[in-house]
Amino acid sequence: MSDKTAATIEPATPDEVRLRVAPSPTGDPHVGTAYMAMFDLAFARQQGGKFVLRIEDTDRARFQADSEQQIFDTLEWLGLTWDEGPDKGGPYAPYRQSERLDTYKPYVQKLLDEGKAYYCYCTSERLAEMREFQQKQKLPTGYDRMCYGKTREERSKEPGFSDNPVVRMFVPDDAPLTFTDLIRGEVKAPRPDDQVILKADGFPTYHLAVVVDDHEMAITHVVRGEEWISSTPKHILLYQGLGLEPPKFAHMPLLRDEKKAKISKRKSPWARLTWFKEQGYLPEALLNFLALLGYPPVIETDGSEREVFTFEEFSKNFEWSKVNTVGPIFNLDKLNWLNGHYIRELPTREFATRLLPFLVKDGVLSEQPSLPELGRLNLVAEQIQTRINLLSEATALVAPFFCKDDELPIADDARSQLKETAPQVIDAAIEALEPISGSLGKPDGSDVEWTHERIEAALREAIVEGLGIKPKFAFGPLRTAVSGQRISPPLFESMEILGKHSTMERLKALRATL
RNA sequence: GUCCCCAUCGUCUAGCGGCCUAGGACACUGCCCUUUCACGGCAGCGGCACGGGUUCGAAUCCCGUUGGGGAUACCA
Repeated sequence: MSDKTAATIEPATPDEVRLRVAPSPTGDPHVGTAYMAMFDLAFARQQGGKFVLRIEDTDRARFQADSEQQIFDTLEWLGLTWDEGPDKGGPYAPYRQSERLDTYKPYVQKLLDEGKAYYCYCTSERLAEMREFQQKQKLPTGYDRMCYGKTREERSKEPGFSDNPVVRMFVPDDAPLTFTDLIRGEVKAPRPDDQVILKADGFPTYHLAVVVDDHEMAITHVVRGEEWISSTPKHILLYQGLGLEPPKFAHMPLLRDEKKAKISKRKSPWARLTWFKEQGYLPEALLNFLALLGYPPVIETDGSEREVFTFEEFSKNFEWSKVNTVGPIFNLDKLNWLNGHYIRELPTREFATRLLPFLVKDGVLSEQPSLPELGRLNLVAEQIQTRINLLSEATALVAPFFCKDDELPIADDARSQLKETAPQVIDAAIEALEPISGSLGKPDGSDVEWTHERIEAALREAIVEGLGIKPKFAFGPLRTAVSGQRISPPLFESMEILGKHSTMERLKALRATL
């Protein structure tokens, strides 16, 4: 491909829809990248086309080596899998711009030869001064074409000369300033100035690289953020200058923070894709939430709306014209609710499995939990499934079940809420539970006495009815003793899971401190 | 400064000239359920930025104002 000359470049004639996401490896992957990728993929899948991942690493100053791997990991985590990319290869390899440097040369040469681009020797200092002057004079900013039509020799006699030229595109007076957007319809865009297309370091700028690569990779639909609207005329001009057919454009609204500004990694932690994984968000919940930002809910046949839907459903009915043009504010409340919703929908075993990495990280379980530990985790998981919105919230609720009885911490707020009847209540509980056998029963599971039903019945009889204490105060002290916390999973089920021995130990332990 | 994009409850949105005294979801408030916390159920709060047109009729179409955002780089 790199030996192709500009003269032989043919307009792409794709027989399938091809979309790409083209992030820059400049740090933690941005949530906007996932947002774009999701819409790309939805449309590509619907049309039976291809989804391509391309790495735009032409900015050598901001390049970060580990960023590319993070892009792979996070997109994969979200299930936004690509058909072609740097790691997978494909018919249009290579998929890193830094590896395509030779590709751009003939294109630049063609533009230069045809007078559609020219060398510019201006120093950045001169350009800065020029821009400042233009702003002060209330003029539109843009390159003043000082170098246009001059030879190196001629230009070198003027001030602000640099020996290391860049290449600028020449924007004719009749450059088209409108284009059709898949989402917005006819869009007007600003008149471009003579943009740099080849930098002094020999790397193309984004504007040249994106046009050349999208063409060479036969991209049919360019989906990108609204921030690119103002650059689109430059790109269209480049396509025209090169004699290429431009792709279709879809400019997505920008995700915004609570201050309505474009969401940035600097100001919002959740601009970082890895943050969601760390916090215990489910990828399916994040995807659903992202889809809801700027796209209507599913409309059922009876006309009602449904906001919870799968990526497949989203993809199946996707239409560009339905994408909202308003930049949505990224509001965590709804995502948290959605995440809780997805957690509750999970089969309990699956839920427990997803909990595992968080419990290991928080030191509740070891890297290699035993079979009994995993069995207990399943039982506990069932009890906490409606009680958390984030996987990371499980630790506090699960920890007491994997704690040695004599090491159970009693939280201050749990202890301080104990009433003066607490010793009496605990004594009664110990007495009522003692006769219930802690035996595991027969191998088939029958004849087990230590069940939450039996436990509840015995405790109610002894404390609520026997001592005439209201349930709220009757069970509070027991909860504190068993979990060490003011808030816990259901008490009787917790006792059942802990078993008789642990339950009794914990009751006695707290009683001893009163 | 210049140019471009956008404008329905606090937030995400439905609405594409009459079905709107504007519907849903999240959040918030209250009630019910209840051994705590949740889940679940019920109810409530809350919006068409403003001003002109067009029209028999405007949240919906047009213009202006205001407001917000973005672009103005040898960053993407």
